[in-house]
Amino acid sequence: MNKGEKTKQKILDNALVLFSTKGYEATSLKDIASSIEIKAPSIYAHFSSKEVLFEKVTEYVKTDYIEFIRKQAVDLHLFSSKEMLYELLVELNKYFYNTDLGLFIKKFGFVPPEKFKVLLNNMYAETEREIEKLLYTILEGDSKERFVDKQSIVTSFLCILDGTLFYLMNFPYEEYERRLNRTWEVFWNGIVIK
Amino acid sequence: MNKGEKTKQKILDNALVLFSTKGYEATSLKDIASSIEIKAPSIYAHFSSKEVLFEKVTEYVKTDYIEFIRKQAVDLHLFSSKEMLYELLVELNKYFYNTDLGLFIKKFGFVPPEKFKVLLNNMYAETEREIEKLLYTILEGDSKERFVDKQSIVTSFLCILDGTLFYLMNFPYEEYERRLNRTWEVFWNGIVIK
DNA sequence: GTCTATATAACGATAGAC
DNA sequence: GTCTATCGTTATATAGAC
Repeated sequence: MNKGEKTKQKILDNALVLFSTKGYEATSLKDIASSIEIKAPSIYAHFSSKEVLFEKVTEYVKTDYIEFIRKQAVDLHLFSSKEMLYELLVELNKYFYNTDLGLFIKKFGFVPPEKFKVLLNNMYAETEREIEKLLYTILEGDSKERFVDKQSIVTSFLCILDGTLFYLMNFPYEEYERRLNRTWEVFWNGIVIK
Repeated sequence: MNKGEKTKQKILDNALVLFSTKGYEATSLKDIASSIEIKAPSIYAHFSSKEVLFEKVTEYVKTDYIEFIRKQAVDLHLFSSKEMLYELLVELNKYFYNTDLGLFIKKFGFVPPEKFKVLLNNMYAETEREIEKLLYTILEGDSKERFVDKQSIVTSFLCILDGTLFYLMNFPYEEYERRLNRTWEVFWNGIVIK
């Protein structure tokens, strides 16, 4: 990676963080530029406008997130379906907690600015499909448990993922963990047929 | 209500809608003013700054939402606990779907701008407490069903409320309904002890 | 590829007439 | 209480030197 590409990547990284914390409108190109110690007009050597920059950040985030989900399919194959579902929920939450990219998805994926609504809804839909595929694999690999229909499991899993993410972002970690585990128990209890 | 108060209320109403759809930064005082056919500086006769205006809108929304939740306690007392929980979930979703105030909570309650984070988190916490009280009343009024512990029910109810709200805002109504019902079934199945 | 200088527009907010 | 005129600031974006 040469110097130009390095700068471009630094712009993407810092734009990601600033957009996520301050919001799109509240983040100026000067904010982004000064965070990597260049001047605002230099950004235009790499991106043709602020809008395009935001779109490129979105692409970057989507690629990374989908890659992460696919990686889970490999990492999780050793456990029982119960353990796998729980681990998947926790790992997804961790991804959102630990990475700047998670913060971006949390901020813009759920309540997108009007300007980028189509773009961001497409991103969400794609990641949802990836998680759905992964859930199907987990559920089909289990012959011990009897489950309610798969569609209900996928839908409610995605639903509690959104809910726990909200807890993760807005409560101290301990409170989040308590809430995650309570919600998980109701979910697991709700999807198995006894 | 005299003319001055009427204008003040119109500013609040229109600011609510514009903030919710465009976001705080992307909404200018001129946008708000021209939507009620006055000029931007006239707003300062009613509110001392844009920040204060946003805070007043937040207060207005909180008051209305909490009143709505309390009203549910009266409206819902005729059904079984299963019907009441389901109706409550649906009614809360409807509130968010049908009113401008719901859009505001959806936009700013879940991912607040840094500037108003404390204010909005307090609003969320207060509404959460109200829903919790209501859930306790519903669950304690039932002697037929056996439930898992109440805390788990409250937490997972709030969790799926957040999740279904996301579905409501980002999918066509029919898809939302399908997802709501699937999630509800897993939830109910998960909180009763068979 | 980064800089300085600048164009152009919009913002929040104030002053003062009516 | 609403207006016009305006201040001071900041934004995105461009031009052109190096």
